[in-house]
Amino acid sequence: MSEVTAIRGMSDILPAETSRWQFLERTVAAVLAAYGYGEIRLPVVEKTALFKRSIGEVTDIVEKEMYTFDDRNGDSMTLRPEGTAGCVRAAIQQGILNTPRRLWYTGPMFRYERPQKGRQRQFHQTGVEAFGVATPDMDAELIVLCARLWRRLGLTDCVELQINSIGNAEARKAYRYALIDYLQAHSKALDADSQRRLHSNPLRILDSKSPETQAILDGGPALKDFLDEEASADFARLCELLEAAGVAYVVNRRLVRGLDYYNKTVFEWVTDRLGAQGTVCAGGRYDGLVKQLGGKSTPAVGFAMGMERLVLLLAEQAGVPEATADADVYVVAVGDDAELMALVSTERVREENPQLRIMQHVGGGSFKSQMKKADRSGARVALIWGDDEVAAHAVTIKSLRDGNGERLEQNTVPLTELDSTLCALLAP
RNA sequence: GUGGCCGUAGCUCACCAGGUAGAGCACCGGAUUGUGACUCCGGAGGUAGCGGGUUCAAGACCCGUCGGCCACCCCA
Repeated sequence: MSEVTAIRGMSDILPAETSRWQFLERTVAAVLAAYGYGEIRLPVVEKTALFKRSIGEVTDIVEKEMYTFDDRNGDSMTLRPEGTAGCVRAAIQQGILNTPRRLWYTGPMFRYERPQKGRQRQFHQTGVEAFGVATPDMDAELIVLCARLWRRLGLTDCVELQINSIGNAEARKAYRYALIDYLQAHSKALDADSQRRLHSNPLRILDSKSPETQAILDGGPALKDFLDEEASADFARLCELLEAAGVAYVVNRRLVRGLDYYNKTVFEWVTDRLGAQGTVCAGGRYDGLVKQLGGKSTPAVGFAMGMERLVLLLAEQAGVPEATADADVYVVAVGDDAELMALVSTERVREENPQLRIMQHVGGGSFKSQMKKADRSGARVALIWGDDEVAAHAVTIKSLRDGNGERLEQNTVPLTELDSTLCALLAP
């Protein structure tokens, strides 16, 4: 087969699935609006330097997962692997950080990874960022907002909130040394990946899946003992606020982030129903990033959710979805004159009843075959046009459903009564 | 980047000691001339992901490659 196929890890989303996506997107937008967040729309491509400077040069994302290329001018461009960097860049460039600012965005992100369940090369994230507030009540707002969203989506029972504080840069630096010191003494017992990370990104060893490695960590230094007073106090306050708001959480002292810009609060909503890719939503504070990208020092917190993963969860929750009707009304027309009259009249009906989904059979065919399509469409009513109707200036209206089993009648009514008859039939 | 499983009609899958493919669903047509759902009858649709090798003969065996799924890794 020499047919052209989609790029690996970049999938098509068909109409059968898009209704679920639309439900998710609508709900997300409604909840965010309820908290006063404004939508920002951002480019999919940014200068490569933006991601290197924000995410971190030695992270896996930057080292081996970015779609990077030179444009025709020879400048290095990158398909965004995440949204925060671009959002911060835009906020600085557009000068909108003079006051606390709540923003959200949604769209495709790109990471060159091996595809698996819940992980694709082009995937979709919705991100939420709050700028200009340094206190943990803002962290709490974001988490409470998430909790509301899960309720609205019916996902509360499938997700668990994990939180942690990773402190400021100095604390992490001190801890990193202590951790390396400790782990080097046990390096032979560590799994291969952790040995590698010992030198590249030692904090990532904390969330290693290897039980042996986790056992070794039990005897080592704890990040929480390195936090300064402010970070500890903020974390305690966050816990207090979450409890007051009735949001259940688990403190996971080994929760860390893969991107370098995070500090203090980090959190993750995880599920056990999606296999290995269980993180459905994650984020944290990044107080240093705005300044690092050239703006005025501005505290910030944010998170992003993986839309594919949420759609998968929704699909699990709903089970097998009932086939929904494609249309409310199906228009059958046989013969050139009938086709013409049907087209014109149907347009008029659409004009009067914009909420109705009206599908017109296109492409000819016998009454029988058109009626078959009308049935398959799930429409409740068929409008039928043929030579007889054209001659009589009338239309036949037939009920296809709602009959409690008994055979439903059909009526031929004058064109002038089309609307009223239709409305009566479709009234709830 | 590593590993395991897999790749046959639109979809879900089957068959055969290796001898040039079947089912269900879907699709199209018919069962009295303008009418669907159930039923019956008929039809169309596949050079078995692609390339190479072994063989008289391969979709079936071997190698490579591409793709899918899952896991490692990574992360939303």
